This record gives sequence, structure tokens and C-alpha cells, in this order.
Amino acid sequence: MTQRETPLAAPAEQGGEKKLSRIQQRNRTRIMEAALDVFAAHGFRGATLDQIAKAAGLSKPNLLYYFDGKEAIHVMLLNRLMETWLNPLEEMDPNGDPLEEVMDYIHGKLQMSREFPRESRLFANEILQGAPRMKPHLESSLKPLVDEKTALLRQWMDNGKLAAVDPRHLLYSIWATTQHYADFEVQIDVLKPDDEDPIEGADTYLDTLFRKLLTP
Amino acid sequence: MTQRETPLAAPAEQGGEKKLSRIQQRNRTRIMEAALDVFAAHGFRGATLDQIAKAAGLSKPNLLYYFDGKEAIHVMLLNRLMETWLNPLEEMDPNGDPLEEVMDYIHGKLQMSREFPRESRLFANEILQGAPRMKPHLESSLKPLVDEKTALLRQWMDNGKLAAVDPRHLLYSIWATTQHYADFEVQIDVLKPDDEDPIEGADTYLDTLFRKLLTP
DNA sequence: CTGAATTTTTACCACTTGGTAAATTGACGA
DNA sequence: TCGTCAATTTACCAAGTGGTAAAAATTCAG
Repeated sequence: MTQRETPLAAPAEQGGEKKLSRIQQRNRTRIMEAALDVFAAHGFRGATLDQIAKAAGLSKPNLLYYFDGKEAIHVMLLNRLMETWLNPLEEMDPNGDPLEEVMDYIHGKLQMSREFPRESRLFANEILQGAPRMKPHLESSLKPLVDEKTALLRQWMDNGKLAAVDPRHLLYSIWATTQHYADFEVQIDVLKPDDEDPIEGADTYLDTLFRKLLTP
Repeated sequence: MTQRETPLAAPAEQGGEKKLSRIQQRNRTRIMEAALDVFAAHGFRGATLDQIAKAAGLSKPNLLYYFDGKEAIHVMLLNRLMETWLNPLEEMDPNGDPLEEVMDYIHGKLQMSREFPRESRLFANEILQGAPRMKPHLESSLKPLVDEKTALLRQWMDNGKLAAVDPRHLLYSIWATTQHYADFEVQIDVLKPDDEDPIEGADTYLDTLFRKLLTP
């Protein structure tokens, strides 16, 4: 089961520390991979350093040679994640066709649920627990971006390019419906009658849902 | 399966229940309340018996006098939750007006996010971690109900009472959008510009969203 | 009131967990 | 080849965890 390469693969570029040996590169990457697996599956407190170390093929003290502690690993994963997560929304282009821009965003978001379910669950876990390690990041990164894009959406609506709805709730519903396929995967697997990929059907369903909503 | 625990705070629908002293009633209820708080906020592994005991105003050994262990408390909470959770869907009436039945379901679901956010988060936590203690329950309770109601929805669609969409994905999107307001509450609080209740706006937004989708 | 049953507390314990100190091995350029 | 620094292992701990035994306190029927 080869896991897809994630954007988390590259190690941190902490100011100044650029010189990383090949061993450092390799092991840090392996640790981040393993930690993503374990944190996504069990949450922060549910994950143990032993699990992560084992999954990374290292001893626990060896793991702690590379990172300052459990929390440091988690924080680094979350920071990495935010870039990837915000990217599709950032790319919503004020000069593009409004409806198609939103639909592209939706399909992109859904695609991320399929490609990066662990990242989605990592995020969901963190938010569910009250975002103890990410709230500042949300305020500083997510909020400004959302404010900007809701303004853009409202403008499109004012110009009659999109049906008028609350832009904030529109975003919520896009996030909710797309991430649901990653975060509640177990439930969906229980309920699905056939063996086909649920996200396949989701793609056409969500297209209909939001197109009907937003077509002026 | 050795013991059959008594449901406590929840109305005892099962027959053959033993009489519980007033002290038992009171303390079991308090424990369940406290446990719901703690499990919803921290997940199963993140919660500790000490936290629960403290929140319930009891000592840890005293708490364990009433329940067989941490897992037993968690399982009981989940079982009680399932009834509440499935109830609105069960009430979707084959003899009612199709569109209004679905819309009632949506509004009811949203109302539950507002009234029982802890229950929603308890459920979300369990599913996110792979539903280790609830998968059987999902198969035995949720799946049959969903199969029944998707059949009903499909029938309504075939009769032209509802626009034709995938009924399963319709349910997913209803769950996702409504529960989102409880499960991602922290995020929504960060993003909301004013002090008004986000669920207020959600109510009209979701009404528009699903009405546009389903109106034939 | 009184004695038995119920409830609560006190004092533990075995195990897990995140983390550390120091000794040991490995890599690699001069 | 050697010396040095990077990488890894070994042997630990202190705190926290779920859980238990048994004594102490409380409740309550008769």
C-alpha cells in the first residue's frame, strides 16, 4: 500500500538551518510520514511516540534526536498542512468566470479529500478538540483569506454573476460536504452498497448541488 | 457478553430493569453528563477517568463503583446517542409531502447540532478514529435505516416528487452540512465577523441550498 | 435504635508514556 | 588511517494512567 506523496514530505526550513545531511532529510521525512499516519488515526493524545517511532522504523530516543518532542512534530505537521489546505481557496481567481471558479474550487477540494484523507482527518481532529495548537494560525492565516474571498463572492453576487446566498455559509457547506468523504470515511464505507468509489458519485452529486444553488 | 448494564439518564425503554436507588440514579446521571463533556472535548483516549470523576464530583474509585470501566462509560454514551441520532431520520414519513419531509429532516438535524453539540462531537470523534467501538452498531442500526430511507427517496424521485439525485449522497451532504456547525464550531467562531448565532444564518442558507436542489 | 447493605474513601499497584543521560556505533573528510 | 562529529542504542525515570482491595462511613429497613 504505497501512500501517495504528500506535500509534507519536505522538511522544515527553519530560519538559518538549511544544511541537512542526506540522513537527516530521509529520517525527518520518514518521521513526518509516520506521524501523519498515527496522528490522523488517533488524534494528538491518542497517538504515542512509540507508535510513531515504530512506524518510522526508528527507536524512540532516535526519533527525539530529530524533533524536540511530540508536540513539536504535531505542530510542524499542522503548519505544513495549512498551506496545502488554503491553496485551492487562494487560487479562486477574481478575473475568472464566477460560477466556474467556485465549481473548480469545489472539485479541487473534493479531490483533496480523496488524495489526502489523512491530512483532512488530522485537521478535523485538531478542530474537534478545540484547535488548541492551531487557533492562532486560523486567526492569522485562514480568517483574512476567508474575509477576502467572501468579499469576492459577494461582489459576484451583487453583479448578478452568482445567485445571492450567504458567502460564509456557502464556504462552510463546501468544506463540510467535501471533507466529509475523508473524515467520515468509515461510516460511508459501512453504508455504501457497492464497491465503487464513493467520491466518484460525490463529484457529480456536488456538482449538481452547487450548480443549482449558484446559477443566477 | 456478560452483563447488561442499565441505561440511566435515558428513559429506560428496556424491560426487566432493576430498581435504582435515588443515589444510583443521581450519580449515574452525573457521571454520564461529565463523561459526555470530557469525551466530546478530548476523544476517548484523550479523556481520563480523573477528569470525568472530577467533573462529576466523585472520586475515581467511586466512579468505578458505578461503571465497569472507562470503555463501559464510553460505550453506554454511544449507545444512548444512536437512538437520538437516528430518530429524525426514522420520522421521515412516506405519507407526508416529500419535499417538506426532507426539509423537516434537515431543519431537525440542524437543530440537533445546536442543542446537542457535545453528542455530535462525541460521534464525530468516534467515526474519525475509525469507529472502533461503534462499527457493529453502524452496521446493525444505521445501515438498514439508511437503506430503507434511500429507497423511499428514490421512490419519491421516480414519481417526480423530488428532483432526481443520488439519495445516498443527498443524505451525506445533509449530515455533513448540519453537523459541521457543531463539529467545527471553533473554526466557525474564529471566522464569524459578528456576534450573531451562526446557526441562525445556516437555517435559511441550508433551506435555500436543498430546496433548490430538490424542487422538481 | 440496630445491624446489614450500600456507598465512599484511603492506600495502593502495574503499566504506559514522554522524555533524558550517557555510552556506542557509524560516516566521512583530511 | 585516523579523528571527529553525526547518528543510534542502552538503560533509565518521573509523571500519569486505568484499575483494585479493603477499610470506613453512610443509608435505610425493621
